Amino acid sequence: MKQYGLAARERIKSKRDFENIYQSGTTIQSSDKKIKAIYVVETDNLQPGVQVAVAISKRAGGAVWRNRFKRLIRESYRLNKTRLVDYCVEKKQTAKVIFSTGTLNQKNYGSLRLKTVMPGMIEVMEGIKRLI
RNA sequence: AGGUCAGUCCGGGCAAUUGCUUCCCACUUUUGUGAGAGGAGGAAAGUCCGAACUUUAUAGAACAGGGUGCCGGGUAACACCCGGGGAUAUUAGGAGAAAUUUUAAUAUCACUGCAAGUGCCACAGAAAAUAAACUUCCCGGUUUAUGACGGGUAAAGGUGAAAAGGCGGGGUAAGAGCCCACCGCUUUGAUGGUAACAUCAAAGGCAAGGUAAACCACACCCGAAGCAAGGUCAAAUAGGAAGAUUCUUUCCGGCAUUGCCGGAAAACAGGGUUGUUCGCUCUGAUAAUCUUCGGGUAGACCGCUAAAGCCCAAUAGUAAUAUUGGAUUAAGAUAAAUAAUUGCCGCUGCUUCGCUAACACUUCGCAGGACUGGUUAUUCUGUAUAACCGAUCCUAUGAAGCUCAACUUUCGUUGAACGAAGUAGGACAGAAUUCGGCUUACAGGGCUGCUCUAUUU
RNA sequence: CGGAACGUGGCGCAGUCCGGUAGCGUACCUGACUGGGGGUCAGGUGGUCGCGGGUUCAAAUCCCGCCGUUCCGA
Repeated sequence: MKQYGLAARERIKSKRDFENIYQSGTTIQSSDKKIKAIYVVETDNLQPGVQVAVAISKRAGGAVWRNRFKRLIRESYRLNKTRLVDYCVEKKQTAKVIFSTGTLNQKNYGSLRLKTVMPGMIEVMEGIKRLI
C-alpha cells in the first residue's frame, strides 16, 4: 500500500454506512470550528484500518468552491493519515469517519489554501485518536 | 497613438515531487504491482425551447389541454438562423399656414383577425359605442324683455388615454361629405415581384374608437413520461402463484346424532386502459405446513460515449447552409476522478532605487529551425519528394539613431517612459445520456471593421 | 440529474383567475377609562407588491427574462 495514497478501498461508499454513521456517530470539532468530523468505531472486523468520506453542504458555496474544499481535505488527510491508521491497526479496529465543514463557507474564505485547512484537520485527527 | 461600439479568437505557460481515475500491455492464484496513452467549458451554468434515444400506449376516436403566428429560404427539429417586406420611435434636413407628409441614419418590433360573436374601457365628462346633446349657434310662435317651450344642427367650448375622418374652400337660417380640391381610409382592376408588398388608375362617400401578452375565431404543430428512462444477472428477509394435506360461517337435502357426504350462498365492489366520456377488459371468502415456480430489493453489469462530430480545402448560393474530397480520434466518474504543493517565466497594479552607459525602442540587414498555404517540376494518376514565394512563431545576431514634457537665467526639481528589486492580484465558473439553439455571468489580452479625439506630414 | 410551488408593512396572510381604491390580524405610536399596571375603546404611522424589460390610457394582477427560498423523485 502507498504511504500517502488514498485508494478506493479506504473510502466510504455504501449508503448503509452513511446512515449508520449519521445515526449513531460521535461529532468532534476543531478549536476554531472550521472543520468537523463524525465517526464510528467497529471492533469485530477482518481488515482493520480507517475509512473516510467528505461531505459538504450545498449551503457552503458553489460547486467549484465545494470541489476545491473537498480536495484540500483529502490532501491533508493523505499527508497526515499514517499515525491514525497505524494506531487502529494496532488495536484491530475499523474507524469510519466523515469530514465536513463547520463555520467555513464561501463568504468567509473566497479563495481557499491548503494552509487554512491543514491545521484544523491535524487537530481533529488527533482528537479522534485520543477518543478511540 | 488612444477611446466607444460591433464581430471573432484566447482566457496563462514550462518543470519537479506527491496523489486520483479510464483504457491497454506485462507480471501475479486473487487482492494488487509496474510501464505507456488519455483526463472539464465558452458558457460545462439557468433548465427556457427543439430533437435523438428509452419505456409506456399499441384499440382507437372525439373533446379537453399546450404551443407557434408578415413573406421566402435553411435545418433532424425549433420559440433558432439567413435574406426580404412593413410598422413604430429618436435625431437631422426638406415641403406646408397647420394638421401632416417626405428623405437619410440608427434602434426596436409575440408583425394573423376587433368591417364572426361576446366581454371590458376606472375617475372626469352631456355622451365611452344600435351614438348622444350640457353650454353655445340658428329658426318658430309667445312675451315689453330676459326666460321658458317646440324644433334644426354638431362647426365652437369644456372632460378624458381615447369623442365617430383631417385641412382649406363653397354652401346654409345656423350647420353638416351636403358639394369640391388635396391627404387618409375601404373596395375593384392593372403592372412589377415566387410571396409579403409596392406603384398607378377608377369607384365608394366615411359606413369601420381602443383592447385578442381579454375570452375567442382562423391556419399550422404537439400522445405521455423521462438515463433516478430502461434492460440483464441476482444474496438475505418478507410476501405472491400452482399442487398436495389439514381447515371457517350460513342455508337446503340425505344418512343419522352433533359428525359425515352432496349442492348453493357469503357479492357487488375494487382496479387497468392517457386527464374526461364512450367503448373494452381484469380480479374474487380464507389460515397453516411441505415442494416447485415466477416477480424482485441490496449489489454488480449494460445503457455510456464515434457523434445531425471537429479541422482544412474546393464547388453551389447574396447569406444561413448544403455537397464533395482530405485529415483526425478527443473525459467517462457514480458519496461521484480530472488535483495539491513548490520553483522559474509571462501579464497587471503599487512602493523603492537608477540614469546616459547598458537594456529596451525605431530604421536598415542577416543565419538556422518549426508549422502552414500557394505555384512549378518529377511521376500514368494520387500519395510522396524537391525548388521557389508569402504569413506566423522560436533561437542566435550585425550596423546606425535616440530619452520625452513642464517649471527654471543656470544649477536643478517634478512627472512620464525604460530598467532592476520587493510586494499584491490573476475573471465567470466544474461534465453526470447526447446533440442544436436561446438566456444569463465573465479580470485581462490578441485580431478585424466602423466611428470619434489628439499629434505629425 | 430531473420535476413542482412560493416571494405583498417588523411577523403571519388576503387581493392575482376576471387590470383602475393595496386590505386583515398581530406588533408599534398617541389619547381616554384606572391611584398604577394589565385589559378595553378611539385615532394614527409604516409597503420600491423580489429585480429588470414588454403589452396597455393604466400592471401587485397579463407576457418574457433573471434572483432568492421551499418541497418531491434513488
